[in-house]
Amino acid sequence: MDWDLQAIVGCNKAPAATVMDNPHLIFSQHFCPEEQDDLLCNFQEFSETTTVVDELEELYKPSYPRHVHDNPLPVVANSPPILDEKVKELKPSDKTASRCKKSKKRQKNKRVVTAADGVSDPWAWRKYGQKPIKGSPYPRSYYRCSSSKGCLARKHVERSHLDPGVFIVTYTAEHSDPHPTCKNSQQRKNSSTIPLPTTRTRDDQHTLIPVVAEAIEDEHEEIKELKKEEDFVEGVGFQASKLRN
DNA sequence: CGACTTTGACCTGCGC
DNA sequence: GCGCAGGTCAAAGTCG
Repeated sequence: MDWDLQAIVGCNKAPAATVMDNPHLIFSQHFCPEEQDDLLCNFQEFSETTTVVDELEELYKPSYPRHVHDNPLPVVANSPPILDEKVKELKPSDKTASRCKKSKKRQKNKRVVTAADGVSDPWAWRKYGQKPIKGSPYPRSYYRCSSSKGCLARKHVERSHLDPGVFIVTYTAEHSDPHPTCKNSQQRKNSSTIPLPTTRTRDDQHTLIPVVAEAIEDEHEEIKELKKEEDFVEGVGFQASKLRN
């Protein structure tokens, strides 16, 4: 199956409004009809229980240390605005202190949705490492396929420093097992099994960063176009209601 | 108890 | 040869 770049940017970007708003449309664009039912089934379960993007936001915080308690509004070079917002939200107060303790405890007991799950595909992935990457405030996580023994497939997941809402997934080597069914993936208790489209490279050790940056630019253009259209529609609607009155 | 994550240590390739 | 950066290993801890 060919995964197009539009898919990864569109579906892994926060907020993933398009897929949330209309999963039928998105799945029909990227999957064959027989797969769509399974996907929609998984999606419904997923959308009720998980906010994957939020989980990813949490997982892929900048790896640089940030002393929230020492400095009310820490400033880190290249820190994306979205994270500064998060830091503001995390700013401690007397009222929230006890709540923080509770949530910390809950977080400890909670099995996190892994990046492999969040930027997910139907295979089971096992994390085997994480590394800070030079030039990027976000660490890169390393996963190997655990769907079958001896499968050599691996993937790296990292957050784009150009657009923190984008998660770059790089696949290495091929799966030894055929495309697993949703049933198989549902056997994993703690995984969100929605197989959102992710990018895949056939070439080993192929990085996607420049391509993704280009895609982000394209998407910004697209957003501008959509905004124009939206303004136009709003204008028409306004004039129509004016006429009605 | 098995499957999983975390994380420091280790290995390897590359540029100087 | 040395240092750096990226990739992997493996022990320890967590979770259901």
